[in-house]
Amino acid sequence: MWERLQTIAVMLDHVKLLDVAKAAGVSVSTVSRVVNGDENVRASTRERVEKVMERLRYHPNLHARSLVEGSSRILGVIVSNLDNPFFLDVYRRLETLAYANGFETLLLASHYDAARLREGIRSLIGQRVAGIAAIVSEMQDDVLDELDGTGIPVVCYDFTSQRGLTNIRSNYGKGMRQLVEYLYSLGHRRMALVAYRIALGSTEDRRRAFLETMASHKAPAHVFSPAADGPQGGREAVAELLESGFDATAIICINDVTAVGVLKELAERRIAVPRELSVAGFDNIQLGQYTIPSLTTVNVPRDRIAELAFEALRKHARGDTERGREFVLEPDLIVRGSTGICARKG
Amino acid sequence: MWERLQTIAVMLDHVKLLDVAKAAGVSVSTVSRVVNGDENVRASTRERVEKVMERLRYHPNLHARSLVEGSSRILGVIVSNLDNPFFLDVYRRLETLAYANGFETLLLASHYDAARLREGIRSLIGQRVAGIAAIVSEMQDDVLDELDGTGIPVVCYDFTSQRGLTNIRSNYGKGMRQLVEYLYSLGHRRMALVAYRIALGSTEDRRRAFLETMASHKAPAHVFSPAADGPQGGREAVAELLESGFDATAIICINDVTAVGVLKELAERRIAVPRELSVAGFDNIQLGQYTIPSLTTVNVPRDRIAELAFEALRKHARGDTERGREFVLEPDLIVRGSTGICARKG
DNA sequence: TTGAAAGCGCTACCAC
DNA sequence: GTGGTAGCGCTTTCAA
Repeated sequence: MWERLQTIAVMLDHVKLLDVAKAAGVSVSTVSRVVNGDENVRASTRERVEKVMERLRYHPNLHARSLVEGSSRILGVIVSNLDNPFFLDVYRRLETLAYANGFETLLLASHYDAARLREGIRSLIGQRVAGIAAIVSEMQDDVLDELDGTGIPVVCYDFTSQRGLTNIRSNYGKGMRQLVEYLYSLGHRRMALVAYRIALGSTEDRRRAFLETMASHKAPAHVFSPAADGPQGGREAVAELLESGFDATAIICINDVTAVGVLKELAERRIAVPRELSVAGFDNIQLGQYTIPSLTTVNVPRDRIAELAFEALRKHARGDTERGREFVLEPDLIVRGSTGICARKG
Repeated sequence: MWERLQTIAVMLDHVKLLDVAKAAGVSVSTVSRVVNGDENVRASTRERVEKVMERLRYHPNLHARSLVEGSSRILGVIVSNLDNPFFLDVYRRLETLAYANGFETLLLASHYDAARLREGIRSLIGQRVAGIAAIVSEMQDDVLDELDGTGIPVVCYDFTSQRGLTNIRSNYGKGMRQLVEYLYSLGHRRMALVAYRIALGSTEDRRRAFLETMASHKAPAHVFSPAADGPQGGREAVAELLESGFDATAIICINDVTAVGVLKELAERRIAVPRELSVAGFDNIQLGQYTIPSLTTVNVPRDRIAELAFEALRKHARGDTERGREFVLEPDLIVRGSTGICARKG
């Protein structure tokens, strides 16, 4: 009867170390040793305890463990937007690296919202994560203030702050210049840039480089800013472009997902790419190999970003305090089928 | 001097309730009340405490809190594969719902690996999550054994077990039949199915329905199983198909991402879709609207899956124990431009 | 090789 | 309104 009640209690309330200890006739210390693979346990004892753990379906309470140990083996990753394969790719690589090194990963999406970003950071601090990788476009200095005295290693992407954090960034300007110069060399003189309406630090670089490079050639340039982002934005931008009377011979998209929409809209309007109009993207997402035609783009090395981020976090955690380092990644041009020689004259 | 040491200690070791209490000249109880928005605190006290919390950059230790409360406001979501937009879409919707209801979300990817799935489940149990949504193709009954006496609400996708868990599944067979019948009605008689080599429960349904429906029409059918999945698998399958001599007039892909590769390979080989060959996918991912031509597919209502999952978890958590319910979602055919009347005879 | 006991930081109950 | 204090389940000395 009593035993039965005990069983029920166990069923409801989670088995704990003490329950296992009692059932195995040892102390909690011993069970703890078994759980953590401590050598100093007699083989027979270990075996008995393991049996009981299995029978009782014991699962260590990770909160209790983390509370004692002061931190958890979890890496917090916070990204802006999971719709964009860019962020997803960085995360996936980070997850793989973390897993291979015995860490779990906690993914948060800020949805480009600074308030949610701050909330996310707070939560990660509250969970005493082993490190935070903030791969977001909307970082602000005051959000990082939160992290100040916490001792939690942090690495940012594309955000240079005063406080000397490790930062990884891509030389977007250079990538954009390469792309524009390449198109220029193909004879293109009038180009359009399609950029999502909401300005983010990282897209600003690209926009500026686009305009500057075009200006340096005294070539007419126009920026279209659809209200939507992603492929839908690309579609809208094409409509806008065609109505605008700006007779572009090449369209550069702020990212590849936008280019997908541009290609689609052009196909529907029976405008041949690249014969009548060249199209290029930015990021080099995998999908760019499968668009029709395949997409000329600028490669942003997302695996490398993840690897650098992970390494930086590990070093910080070990106390190899080389704070304030900045890693600059050089993008490179990927020429595929969506761009070609300009068929039209000046 | 001593104060300075204390400051340093605080900087390193994380500020806790007691630190705030001391600095504000109150007890931990009061600080706790402030943190948790308890009404019974004098306004002036509250303000003073809040000031100190801010100054000291206090962040509650969530592990300690969860330890006391017995569980965390975190929903564990475990999916097979983040490469596949299907899973990502379900997760995204789940995350949105969770967030709107004051939950955080913990995402785990099993990578189609049963061992990793089990590990993931263990970790979620260890973290005493408020619920688990297992949206995986590789679930096994013994993995769920782990969850047995834990009292953690669980919901599965596409996995009917003996133990009477809530399960959500899509009537894939019906969707596939609809698709095949539709193509048949267009005059197609010889069809190919492209399915990733590794059989999963959910793809098995589709394969079977494809073969059965074709058989019922006494129509020649062939299944191609590339070694790769995703778009690359689609490309490989087309090559295999063309070499095989099986003269299909329509290709059905096990999912939309595969179809993307099929469309690409056909475009490169100058085979017109749908004039020469019809192509269809399965899932209705967003990208299907942007392929060229846009993709005929079967809609699997991923938002609905997420919503049902979330609701089920909430009900379980509240003890509205309607265990063992199974929700069956009906897919529907989405006809777009990649399929058309069969131009070839017999 | 094993056990006892002191916390980890927090919540919640009970006093005042 | 506020403070004291007993745990939550675990790790980790220190003794035995």
